[in-house]
Amino acid sequence: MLDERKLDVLRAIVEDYVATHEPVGSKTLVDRHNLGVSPATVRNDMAALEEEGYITQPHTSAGRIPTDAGYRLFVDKLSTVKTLSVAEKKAITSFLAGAIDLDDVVRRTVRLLAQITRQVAIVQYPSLNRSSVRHIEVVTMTPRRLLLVLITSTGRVEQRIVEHPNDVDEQLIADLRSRLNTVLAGQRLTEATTSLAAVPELFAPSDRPLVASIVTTLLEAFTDEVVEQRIAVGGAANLTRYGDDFERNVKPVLEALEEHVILLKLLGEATNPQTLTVRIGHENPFEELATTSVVATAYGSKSEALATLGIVGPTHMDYPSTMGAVRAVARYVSQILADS
Amino acid sequence: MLDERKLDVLRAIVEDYVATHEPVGSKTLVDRHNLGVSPATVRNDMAALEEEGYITQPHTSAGRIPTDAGYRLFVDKLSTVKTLSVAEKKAITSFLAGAIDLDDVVRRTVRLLAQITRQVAIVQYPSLNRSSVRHIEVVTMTPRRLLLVLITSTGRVEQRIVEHPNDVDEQLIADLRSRLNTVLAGQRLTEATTSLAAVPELFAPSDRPLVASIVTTLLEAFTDEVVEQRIAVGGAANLTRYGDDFERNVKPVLEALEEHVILLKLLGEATNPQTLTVRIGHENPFEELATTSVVATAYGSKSEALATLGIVGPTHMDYPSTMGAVRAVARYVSQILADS
DNA sequence: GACTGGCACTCGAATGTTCTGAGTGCCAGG
DNA sequence: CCTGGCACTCAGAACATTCGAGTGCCAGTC
Repeated sequence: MLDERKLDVLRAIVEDYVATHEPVGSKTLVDRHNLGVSPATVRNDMAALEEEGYITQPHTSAGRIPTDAGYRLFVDKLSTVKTLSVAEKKAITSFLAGAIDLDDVVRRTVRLLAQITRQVAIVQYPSLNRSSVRHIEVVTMTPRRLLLVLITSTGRVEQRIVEHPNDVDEQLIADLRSRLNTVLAGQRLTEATTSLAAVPELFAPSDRPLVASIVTTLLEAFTDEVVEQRIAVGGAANLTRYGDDFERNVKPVLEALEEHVILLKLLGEATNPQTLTVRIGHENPFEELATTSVVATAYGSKSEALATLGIVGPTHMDYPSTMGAVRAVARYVSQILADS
Repeated sequence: MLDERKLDVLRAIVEDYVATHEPVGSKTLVDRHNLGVSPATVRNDMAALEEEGYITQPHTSAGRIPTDAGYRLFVDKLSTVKTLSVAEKKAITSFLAGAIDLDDVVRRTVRLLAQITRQVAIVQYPSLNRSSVRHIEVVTMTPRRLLLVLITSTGRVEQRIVEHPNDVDEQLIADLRSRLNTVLAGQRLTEATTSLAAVPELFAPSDRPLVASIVTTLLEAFTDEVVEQRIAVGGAANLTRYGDDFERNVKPVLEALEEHVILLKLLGEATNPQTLTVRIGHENPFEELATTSVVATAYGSKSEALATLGIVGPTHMDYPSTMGAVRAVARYVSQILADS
C-alpha cells in the first residue's frame, strides 16, 4: 500500500511541518526536498497518505499536516535518533559534574534537559524503593525530640522528627544508632521494612515504646508515597514559543505541571534505561494533553532503573533531536549517579 | 487638589477594573458603586485624576484604567489589607501542619500561597546565614569517601561528599565528629566559619590534611551562594487566567520564573516579617516585568527574618486580598518553623 | 461654586464584503 | 506510472461600514 516514495513524502511532510509549523503543500514540498517527482505526483501520494490516516488537511484549500499516526510512523520507521555533537556531550558532562549533591544533580538535570530540548523537562527523583540504606543517623535535638536522618545509596537524604514524652537517654540513642545501622546497612528499603520490625525486640522492654515509635517513623519514611513521587520540573519558559496557540499548547501543559501525580503518570513506567518511550498526542493518558507528546526514558544502572526523566512538548516537535537529547542526558545522569 | 470624592472615584475605578479587567467608564461606575453623583460629575473627577497621573485612557473612546501611580495610591491610602476568614485560616494551619520536614514545609507553603492568591507564588528557603548549627554528622561511605551532613536550626539539611586519597581511620572520624559538634553546636553559620578555622589545630599534624579538606568543604557549604539562594516556585498554572494578554502577562513571568536570581531580586530585601512590600509595575527592577506587581514579606521570628516569600501577578490584581493572604501565610509558616 | 443634563464628537471593535492565491482533485496525454 | 494543465475551493487579508460606549464641554439649575 505504501511504497518507498510515499514514505519519503511522509517523512518530508513531518520534517517540513516540524520546521515551519505550517501546513505543507505539494509544491513547497517538492521545492524544499528533492523528491525527484512533480507536485502532481506528490499530490497523489498525499491523497493516499491521507486515506491511510497519516496526514490530514486543516481545511480544504490548505496543505497537509501529520496526524498522530503520521508522527508515530515517522518515529518508528522513518527516522533515527539523532546523536549529540561532541561539544554538546562535553557540555552535559561538565555541567552535571559540578553538582554538589543529589538534589543538585536533579535540578541541574532538569535545567539541562530543558535547555537542550527547548521543551518542558521533568525529572523524577531516584526511587526510594529501589535504593538501599547507606546510613541512619539519630540526632538528639532536645531531650525529647529526635531527628532521624536516612541516607540512601543514591544520595537521597530523608529526615524525620520524632517526639517522645519523656527525656531520652543518650546512651540508648547511641545503642539504637549502631543497631539500626548494623541491621539495615546495605539493605534495600523494601527488604529493610521487614528487618526493621524485629529491632524493638533487641531492646529492654522499658525502652521499647521509644524504639517502636522511631521504627514506625522510619517505616513511614521508607514507604511514603509523597516522598516516593518527588519530581522536578523546569523549562516552562519554553512554552512561550507556542504562544500563538495558547489554549492548545500552553494552558494544558502549565496546568499539568502543577499536578505532579499527572506528570508521573505521564512519564509512564519506563523501567528500562535502554529504551525511549514516546507517547504521541492521543496516545497519552490525558485528554487535555492530546496535542502534546512525551519523550521519556529511565535512568539508573543498566540493569535497573532508578527513576524516569523526560520532556513534554507539542506533537510537532523535532523527535530525532529530542529523543537523542533525552537519551543522552539519561545516560550521563546515570553515570554521575553511579560514580557517587 | 484631590478631595475625598475624587479618591472615592479612584478607589471605585481600581476595584472595578480589578474585577472586570476592562476600562471603566463614568456611567458604569455610577451604576455599580453608589457614589451619589451623576456620571458627568464623575467625568470631571476622572479628568482631574488623569491630570494627576493616577488613571489613563487606553484610547479616546474608552473608559479609564489605573496607572501604576493609581494603584500605588490605592494600596497606600485607599485600601486596607483584607484579613482571611476563619475557615481559610484553619485551612492554612491544617495544611501546613501536615508537613514532614523543612522541604515539605516550603513546598506546601508555595502550593498554599499559589492556591489562595491564585497567583504565582515564590518562597525562599530559610537562609543559612541566619540559622545556626544543630548537628554535624560525618558518615563513612567507603574508606576513602566521607559524607558530611549539616543540620541547621531551621531544619535544613545540607550534605557534601569529601574524597580522600588514603583510607580514613574510623577513630579519627569519631573524634572529628565530636569536636566539630562541640565547637560548632548552636553557633550561627556566620560565626561558625571563624570557629571552624581553628579546628585543624586540634589534631595531630598527620591528620591535618584530611581535617582541613573537611573543614574547607564545610565552609563552602556554610557560605555557598547557590545553596543560599534556593527558592521554590508554584502556581504557574494561574497564569493561564491571563491567556488573553499572553505577551504582556504570561511570557515575561514564565521567563522570570526560570531565573531564580531574578526572582530573588524581585522578592527584594524585605527583612521585617511585620511589613508587606508591594512593588507595582515599573517600580520593580525588571523592565520586562513592568506589567507585573510583586507582593512580598519576610517570614521567621518576630525579631528576625529567615527568608522571604511572596507572589507575582499582573498589576491589576486584588491587592487587599492578596496582601492579606501573603501576610497570613507568612505568619503561619513562621509559627510552624518556630515550633519545630 | 458645585453639580447635572444635554449634545456633538471620537474611535475601537464588531460586522460585512470582496479579493487573492495557495493548494487541491482530476483528467488526458506522454 | 508520471506529469502538465485546469477548474474549483476556501481561509485569510484588505477594506468599508456601522454601532455604541465613552468622552469633553457648556449652559442651566440648586
